[in-house]
Amino acid sequence: MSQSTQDQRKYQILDAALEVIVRKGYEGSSMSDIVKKSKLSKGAIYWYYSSKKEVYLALVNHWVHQYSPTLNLIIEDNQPASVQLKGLFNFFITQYETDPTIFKAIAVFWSLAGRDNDFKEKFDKVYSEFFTLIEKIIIKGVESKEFKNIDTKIAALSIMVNIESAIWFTLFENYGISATKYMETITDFILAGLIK
Amino acid sequence: MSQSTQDQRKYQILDAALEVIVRKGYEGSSMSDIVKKSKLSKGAIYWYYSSKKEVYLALVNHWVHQYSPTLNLIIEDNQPASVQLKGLFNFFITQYETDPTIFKAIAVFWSLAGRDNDFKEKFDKVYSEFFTLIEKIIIKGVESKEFKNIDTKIAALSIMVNIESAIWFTLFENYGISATKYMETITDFILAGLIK
DNA sequence: TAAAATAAACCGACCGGTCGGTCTATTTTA
DNA sequence: TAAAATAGACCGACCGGTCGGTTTATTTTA
Repeated sequence: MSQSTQDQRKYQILDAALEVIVRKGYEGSSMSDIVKKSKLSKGAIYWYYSSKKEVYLALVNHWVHQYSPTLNLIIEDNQPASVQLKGLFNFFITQYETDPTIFKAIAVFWSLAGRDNDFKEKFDKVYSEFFTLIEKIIIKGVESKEFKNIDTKIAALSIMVNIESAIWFTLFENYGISATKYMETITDFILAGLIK
Repeated sequence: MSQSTQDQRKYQILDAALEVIVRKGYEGSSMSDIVKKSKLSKGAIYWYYSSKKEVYLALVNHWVHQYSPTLNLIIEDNQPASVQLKGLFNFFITQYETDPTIFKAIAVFWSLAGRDNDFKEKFDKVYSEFFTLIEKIIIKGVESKEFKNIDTKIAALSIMVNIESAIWFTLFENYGISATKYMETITDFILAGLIK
């Protein structure tokens, strides 16, 4: 079997795993659930992954790899820091509108990271990269005098938190606020606080 | 057995349940875990609660009841809205410093609410009350001309999100930012954006 | 001593993971 | 080049063990 066909099988498994973990949680979901969703057999899944945990750990990478090209594009184009930040927010707003599933999954992995070290380490890596990316943009903005002379770490974390807050809307759509409008307003608010 | 002794037994069970759910998650934890931690028997726990789910649902109320007196105190004293908001933030910063366990539990319930309707409803109620409380403060601030004429719902949600962001620090203490310093800075930042 | 509370033995359902075996495609043999 | 051998991909029945919940027996309380 060719490499790409193998990859496709893996995607088939991971796509199923994503749906399953969102609907049933980590311990609450079984390999049989993934088997059913993926339309493969138990044997097939254990052929590609050695354990339930390995499937879900791979799922974290899976979605990070889906994001990183776009994120890198945002940094690499040579626009003002504020435009880049806005691009970042827009990307996640669009992502949320297209398919909020991943945000739901993040909530699951989140609570998982709190009690399982393997997941914590994986998450740590993913978020520290994301954090560094945001901080880079901010440092650039400060150096070019576009931004005020703020604490870049705190600003970066704050932006990360507010992006992640889209998770809220996967649960509560009913506070009379639309997710998109909220995110847009928050973006402007944060930028207003940053820009000189 | 007297009412208060019964209550104490319930607390004993819920305190154990809190520790257990944080360490093992919802489906990942068993009644036997709670039995062990609480130093009671299975029979005793099923005497007070009819199911595992009911124990954990009660746990949500348990912690809300611990918070609400303080929160009500904050609103009832007749201080400027900005002082009240600051009091709110301080309360949660102190809470986090004293014992971040509850923030970890919130992450678990969070992901649970995404897939279980009973937990979603419970959470919905809790958060909409909290949300209303914050919005009330903001409306007051707007009416007294202390705050700018902003969208009170968006502002309230934003404050709620930023309070909850303390959850981050239960996972990642290592971005070179102290939780307290971060929360204090964010408070000032938000207030600066609100105040005229 | 009746009712309330606790303890512990127990049950059927289900779980993660294993394993013997099948099917198909490619490679080796004669 | 036809037959035999090998290897990779895949299947699903099955196993040991755990789980949530029930039942039954015992102790404590009032």
